[in-house]
Amino acid sequence: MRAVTEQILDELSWRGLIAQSTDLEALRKDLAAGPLTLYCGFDPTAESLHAGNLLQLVTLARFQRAGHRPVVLAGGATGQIGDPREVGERALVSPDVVAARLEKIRAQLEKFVVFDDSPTGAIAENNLHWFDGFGALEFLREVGKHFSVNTMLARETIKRRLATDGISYTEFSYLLLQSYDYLQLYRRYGTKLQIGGSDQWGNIVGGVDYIRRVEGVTVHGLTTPLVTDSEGRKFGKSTGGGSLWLDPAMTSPYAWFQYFINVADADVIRYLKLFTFLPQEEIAELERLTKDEPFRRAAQRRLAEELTTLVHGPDQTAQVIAASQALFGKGEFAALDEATLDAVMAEVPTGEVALADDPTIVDLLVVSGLVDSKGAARRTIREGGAYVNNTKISDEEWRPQASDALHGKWLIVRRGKRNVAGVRVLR
RNA sequence: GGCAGGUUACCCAAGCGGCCAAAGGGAUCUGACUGUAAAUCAGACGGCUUACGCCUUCGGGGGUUCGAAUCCCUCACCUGCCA
Repeated sequence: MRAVTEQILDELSWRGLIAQSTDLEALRKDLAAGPLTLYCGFDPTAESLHAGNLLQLVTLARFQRAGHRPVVLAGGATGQIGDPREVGERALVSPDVVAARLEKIRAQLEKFVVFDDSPTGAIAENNLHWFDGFGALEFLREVGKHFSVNTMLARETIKRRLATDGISYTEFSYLLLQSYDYLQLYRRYGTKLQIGGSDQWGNIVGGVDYIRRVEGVTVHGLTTPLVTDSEGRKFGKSTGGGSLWLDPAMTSPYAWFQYFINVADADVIRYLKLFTFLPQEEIAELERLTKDEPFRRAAQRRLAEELTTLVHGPDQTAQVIAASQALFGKGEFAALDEATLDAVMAEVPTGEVALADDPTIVDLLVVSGLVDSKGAARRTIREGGAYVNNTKISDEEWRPQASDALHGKWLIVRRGKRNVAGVRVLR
């Protein structure tokens, strides 16, 4: 048991999950001493968490599996202030909106760790809990007094802001709020480790120093690396540029699955280590398969399956796998039985047309959402990237007939190699 | 507060009265090659239109002109120098 609890650091290390840390050996000792309480905070900056947040949630889960106790902290208060970015002051978001967002992401936050009565049972907190009603005078005396502006000014983000857009006092204060969070969690639950992305390093160290000053105790901090793909792009940005959201209403499980099935060979093994719970030997085997028979995309498939199951559950995963197989497998669309076809269409974006309106391929592409305009649709056709039911359409005037509709109701429209949508035929 | 410079399409960035829907690069998209990969090569890349063409866009507003992203006035914001 004891061995397990401290080996978590070795596991994080081989997975490539440790970017920066305070004293690792001291942390190792505390971990060995028994269940350690650790936390990570999440500000409600949108209506859903995104793929980037996943790394932190999964890391909390790894600690829990290793016999420690995770605290998931929702930033009901900090979300109203805004962590300073490299460039540009954030617009203030009203408390109502922050509360509404928090309501939406709460389920996502609480989904990756296990809440039970055991010593490792997770805890959910909200920093509004201690900031609500915390007076300005009290804040300045209890918190502000322990922070040196000189030190704060030396931080990279702050320096950059001072050199460019400037920064408001409000955002400048963010560090103090996050540091106070750590203190509160230390006092309430004995929390002795905070984890976060490497961009959180300054905030985490701020809390560690603060706790040392007021409590005379050394607590720990650990950050995960910023995940980028082999092109240097931030992980979790879909190819279109939008984020990959955890909320299935914002990013469909099918789109989520497709993102991971398309991950480049150069990235896939690293992602498996970072985001999945697969053991070392299994990942090594997938690495060998990627090298020896890359065309089978075994690692990509496994990554997509694991992450879709993690976020959307096994049932959804089975459905998107079936849908992906139907759309990208060798089989003829016409051979799909009605139930399968309906299930596939439920996963992909869809639109609808009435044959009475005499729609052309251009209309199909537009209505399916595969292109933004008729001009773009014509372009796609000219470029040879338009397909209906797996048949290339090169005539802009092509019109679907009633007989083209699969099971009398669906046309499968495709743009390029992998953008598929369904169009329901009304008559 | 004074002086100087800046604000261009998703991002960076040219343009400095008509030849500007606006150079170039990046991003993105499509095609070829492959493996629903990468690299490479080619093409596309404001909207409507089969097309001639039409419409909207160069920080906001208002002018000058046959004609403005380009000139003038004004407002906003940013940068630098000086107080």
